[in-house]
Amino acid sequence: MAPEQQRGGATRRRGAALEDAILRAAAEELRTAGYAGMTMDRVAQRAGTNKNAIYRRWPGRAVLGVAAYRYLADAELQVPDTGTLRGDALALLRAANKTWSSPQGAVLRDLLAAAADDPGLLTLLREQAGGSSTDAAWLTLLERAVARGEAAAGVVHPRVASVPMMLLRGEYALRGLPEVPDELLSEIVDEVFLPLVRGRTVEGGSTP
Amino acid sequence: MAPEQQRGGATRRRGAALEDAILRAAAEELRTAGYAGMTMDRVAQRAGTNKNAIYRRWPGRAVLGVAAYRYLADAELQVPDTGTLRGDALALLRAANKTWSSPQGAVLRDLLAAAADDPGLLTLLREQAGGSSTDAAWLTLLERAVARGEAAAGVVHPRVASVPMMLLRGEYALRGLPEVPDELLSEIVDEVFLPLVRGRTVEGGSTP
DNA sequence: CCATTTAGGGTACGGTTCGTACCCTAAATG
DNA sequence: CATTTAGGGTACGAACCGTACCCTAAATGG
Repeated sequence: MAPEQQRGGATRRRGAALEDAILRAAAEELRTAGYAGMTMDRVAQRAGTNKNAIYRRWPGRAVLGVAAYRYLADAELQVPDTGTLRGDALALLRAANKTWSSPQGAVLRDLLAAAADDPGLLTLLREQAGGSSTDAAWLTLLERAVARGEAAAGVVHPRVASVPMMLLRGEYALRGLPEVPDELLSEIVDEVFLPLVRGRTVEGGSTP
Repeated sequence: MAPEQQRGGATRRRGAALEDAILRAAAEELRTAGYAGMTMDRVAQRAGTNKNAIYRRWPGRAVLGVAAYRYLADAELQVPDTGTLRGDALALLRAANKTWSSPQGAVLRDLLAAAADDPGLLTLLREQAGGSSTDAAWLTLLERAVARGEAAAGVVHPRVASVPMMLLRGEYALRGLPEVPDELLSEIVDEVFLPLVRGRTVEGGSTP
């Protein structure tokens, strides 16, 4: 199927071209066989090269996995705008849930598990897998709510912004992989997120 | 060091005695070498037996790891009673943080990572590693606060009760293993948990 | 008290996979 | 055109999991 498999002894690739081929092959393995199936030998074979070329660029399987994941997941996260804080929050949670429950999400979770012991790898994964862009989305969501007068200024706080995603992620970690039902998302919003915003409104946790 | 290593050809253990020796050996390996170092061969050797006896009882390494973890962590979680909701919450979070940041916590996180793909194993781990007792502790904590008049009845809700631990756990998952600073714990309590309780107080999230 | 069944112990093996080493040659470099 | 650099092919060592086989100690029961 993929023409990379047997690139009949044409020319010999070098540098960036080869690196690209390796990343592409690794990403394809991730997509079809998951992280567990992303063997170094298979990646080398699919890329039409050998492990030498791989180990010359990445120190090990896990790092290559993280690098290849970027090839797979370069989706741009766009902040929804439904007009209400509740609608925005729910939309953002649904988008996250969709990603996490997809095969791609399974790969991400496997990578996260593999990097559990390695802080360096963990930050690398977080940087490349758009962890910070998610936080930013929630913050702008809160800012909009403040601008509409739906919430007090004090709610625009990173810790508050991270709560819904943390709960969703925790649900995935605690349960198996299947998928989180939609009712749970609204429960997070209605039972936790909105009361939290409300509570911070009461006597203002505003920071100067 | 450990006398289990060479139990000079005395008698041959059977049944419960042998099972106990295996679990003890596995727990010791977990403690000294972590989950990654808990090799089946090493466990067998330390227990003074062979892999046959192990595989006759547990289907694989992961399940043995979970079973052995119980040997390591049979700490009884006691609910603190400081007189205020804030004090109780902080105490409970500190206890959890202490556990999670210990070597034992590292093992637990490794096991959790290893079981990320296996829902059955995950529930097994959750049941044995006192996941539910933690939830219960937070609920009683909330009930006490209600009894003292510190909060409205509606706050006694599983989802609310799980929030602080979820956030702490998320912090561990997101960052590396080092340890979570104490300021973060009070931030979770002051910026999220207490406002959340307050917010639910406002117009009652009481469920019929 | 002896014969039979059950379960441990010793050992070896097949199968994977990671990571490394060596040698040869195509491509870049001057 | 000579030299350096980096790819390609291949084989290998090491570690581990899980399984198979055979022998024997311990339980079991007539």
